[in-house]
Amino acid sequence: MSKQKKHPPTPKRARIVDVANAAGVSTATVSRALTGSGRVGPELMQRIEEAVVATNYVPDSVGRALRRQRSDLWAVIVSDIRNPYFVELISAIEEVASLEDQSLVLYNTDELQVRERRFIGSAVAQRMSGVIIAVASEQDSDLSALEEAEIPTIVVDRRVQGFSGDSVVLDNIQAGKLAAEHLLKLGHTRILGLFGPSAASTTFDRYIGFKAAYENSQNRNYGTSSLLTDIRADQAQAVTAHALRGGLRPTAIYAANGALSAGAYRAVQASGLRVPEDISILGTDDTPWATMVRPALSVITQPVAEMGKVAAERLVKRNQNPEVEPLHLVLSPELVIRETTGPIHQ
Amino acid sequence: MSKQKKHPPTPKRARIVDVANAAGVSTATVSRALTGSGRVGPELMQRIEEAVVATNYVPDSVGRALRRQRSDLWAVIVSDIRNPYFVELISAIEEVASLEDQSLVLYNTDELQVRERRFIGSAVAQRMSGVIIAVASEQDSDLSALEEAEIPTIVVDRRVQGFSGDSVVLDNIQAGKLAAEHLLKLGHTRILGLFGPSAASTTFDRYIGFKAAYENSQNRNYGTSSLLTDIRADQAQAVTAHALRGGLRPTAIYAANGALSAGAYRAVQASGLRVPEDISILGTDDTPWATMVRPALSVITQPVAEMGKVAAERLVKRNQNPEVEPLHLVLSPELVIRETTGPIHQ
DNA sequence: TTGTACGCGTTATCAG
DNA sequence: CTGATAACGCGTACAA
Repeated sequence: MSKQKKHPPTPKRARIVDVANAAGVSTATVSRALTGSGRVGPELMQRIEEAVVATNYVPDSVGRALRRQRSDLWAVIVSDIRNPYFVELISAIEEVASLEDQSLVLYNTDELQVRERRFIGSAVAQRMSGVIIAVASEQDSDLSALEEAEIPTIVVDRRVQGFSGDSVVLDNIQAGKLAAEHLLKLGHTRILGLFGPSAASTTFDRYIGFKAAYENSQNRNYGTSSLLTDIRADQAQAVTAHALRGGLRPTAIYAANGALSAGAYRAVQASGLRVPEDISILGTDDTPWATMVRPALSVITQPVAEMGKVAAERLVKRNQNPEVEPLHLVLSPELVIRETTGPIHQ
Repeated sequence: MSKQKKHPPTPKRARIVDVANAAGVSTATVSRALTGSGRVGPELMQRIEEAVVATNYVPDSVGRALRRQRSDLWAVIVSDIRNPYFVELISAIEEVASLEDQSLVLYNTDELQVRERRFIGSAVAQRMSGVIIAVASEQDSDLSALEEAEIPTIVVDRRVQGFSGDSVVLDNIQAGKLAAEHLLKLGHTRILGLFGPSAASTTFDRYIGFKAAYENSQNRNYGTSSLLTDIRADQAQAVTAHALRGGLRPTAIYAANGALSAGAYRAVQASGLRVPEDISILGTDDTPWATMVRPALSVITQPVAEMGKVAAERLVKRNQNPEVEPLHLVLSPELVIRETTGPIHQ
C-alpha cells in the first residue's frame, strides 16, 4: 500500500520504472539500454524503445545528475554580456555545447567580484561539468573553488593570477604593439590612449605592448597620454571630446576595447574634425558598426570565434580525460587597416 | 582532523549531514536553518552557522532539485543569439534572474524547429522553474511539453499558435503602420519592403500593418514591392542593391528587422545614392550602429529592456502563484526619426 | 544478459 | 522547536 499524495502536487511524468514495467523488464535494463552502458538483448531493446515512446518517457536530468555527481551544464561567465565580443564568444561556445548536448548557463559579472564569486559558487553547487570564464580581475578573481570541486575550467580572454589550468587568450602585448607600430609608421607622436577596464589583464598587456613599442622606436619624444581607467563608452566619449578641445590636441587615438572605440569615434564625429586628415582613430574588436560607419574604422581584431570554439572543445576533451596536459593557447591579433588611420598631416 | 575516506581519492564535498554532525543537530534542523522554512532556536542557529563555515558547506543544488522536483534554472530560448535585440532582451532577463538567484540557461534555435524541440525537452528534463521563449515559428512551434510538465512559460517577442499563457510582445501591426504612415507623410509611394523571417508572427504583423496603412491612405496607387523572406543581412544587401539598380527604383526602403536594416543600409551606401534626397531608409530596432552612421538611421524601436524585465518578473510571480490570470502584455513601438528618412525629392 | 538493491543529497512529513 | 525517516529518479555494483 503506497501513500499517494505525498509530495507537492506533481504532474505525472513517466519515470524509468514506468518504462520498465511497460516493457516487462527491470529498471537496470532500461537504464543500460538508454545510456548504452551495457549490452542489452535485441528483443528487449526493441520492447524498451516502444515502451519509451508509449510512456512518453524523458530521462530526468536531475536524478541522473545526482547519481552521476555531475550535471550536463556548462557555465559561461563573462564580464559584460552586451559586449559584441563576448556575444560572439558565447555564440561560438554555444555551438559546441549544443553538439555535445550540454546546456549553457550564462552568468554576467558586470566586472564585479561579488557577482563572480556567487556565480562560481553556483557552478559548484550545481555540479556543472565545465566552466568557461573571462574573469573580472587578474589579481582578485579566485578560481580555487572550481579547482576543489574538480570542475574543468577554461580561462578565456583574460589571465588570472594563480591559475595554471587551460587557457585561451590573445597575445595582448602584441595587440598593443601592432597598434603602436601602425601609428608610428604613420608618423603619429601625440596620441590619446584609451585603456580599460583596469583590472583586466588584457588592458594591462595592451598598454604595456603599446608603450614599449613607442619607447623602443627611434621617435623617443612622443607625447602619448594614456588613460587606464574603468570608463565606459559614454564617458570615453566625454574624455575624448575634452582632449580634442585642448590646445595641443592628439593626432591619433588608440582605443583598446570595443566600447572605448565607440566612445572615441562618436566624440571625433561630433568634433567636426576630418578623419584621418585631422585625426586618426584605431579601434579594437570588429564590432558590427566598424564597417558601417564612414570612414570605416581601422581596428586590431581577435579571432574570437576560434577562441570560443577551442575553449569549448577543450572542455569536452578534459571531461573525457582529466589528466591531459593543460592547454595554454595564445592567439595572435591582426591589424585591419580601413579608413580611420592615415599619415600625419600638418 | 582528518576524515576517514574510502579508497578513491575523490575529495568529497561537505554534505548537510556533515554540517549536522559538526553542529550536533539533525539534518532536518540544518535544512530548516538554511532554507528558513521553519523556526530554529537561536543557539542552534548559531552553532549551525559556525558549522557551515567550518565545513565549508555549499548546499547541493542537484539534491535539492531532486527533492523539490524543481531546479533553480530558467531557460531563455531565442532564435538568434547574435541579434542585438535578443542580446538586450537576455541581458534584461539576466538581471532579474540574478536577483532571484536563478541561473539562466541560454538556448539558440537559429530559427530551427528541431533545435527548439530539443531545447524544450531539455528544459523539461531538467525540471526548470521557468522558460522564456521567442519561438521559431508561429504555426509549428509546440509548447505543449512545457505545459504538460507544468513549467511556467512566458512567450516573448513572437506569438505562438495554441498558446494561451503569459505573453509579452510588441504591437507589431502598429509598428508596420507607424512605418507606413511616416513614409506616406513624406510622400513615398514606391517602396521596397524587406520582411523576415517568414515564420515569425512579428514579420507577418509588421507586413500586415504596413500594407494596411498604405491601402487605407488616399494614395492608393502605390508601388510597394515587399519581400517576405528568410534572407539574412548579406542577402538583404544583395537584394537591395539589385532593386536600386532597376529602372524604376524605390524612393524609400522599410526594413522590418535589425539584420535587414543593416543589409539595406550597406547596399544604399555602396550605391552612391544620397540619403535621404535620393532614397529614404527606415529601419527597425535601435542597433548600436544606428546612431553611429551618417546619416543616422531612422527606426521603429521596441522597449526591449522592459519586455525582458516584465517577462522575467512574470516568471517570478507565476512561480509564487501558478493560478494568477495570464498576462497578455502588448507594448507599443515608437518611431524615432533621425536622418535617413526625408520627403520625396524629384 | 538480466534483475535486485542501494545510495547519490536534500527536504517534507510526522511524531515527540 | 527538534529529530528520525521516507521519498525524489537514476545508475551501477553485485548477484543470478
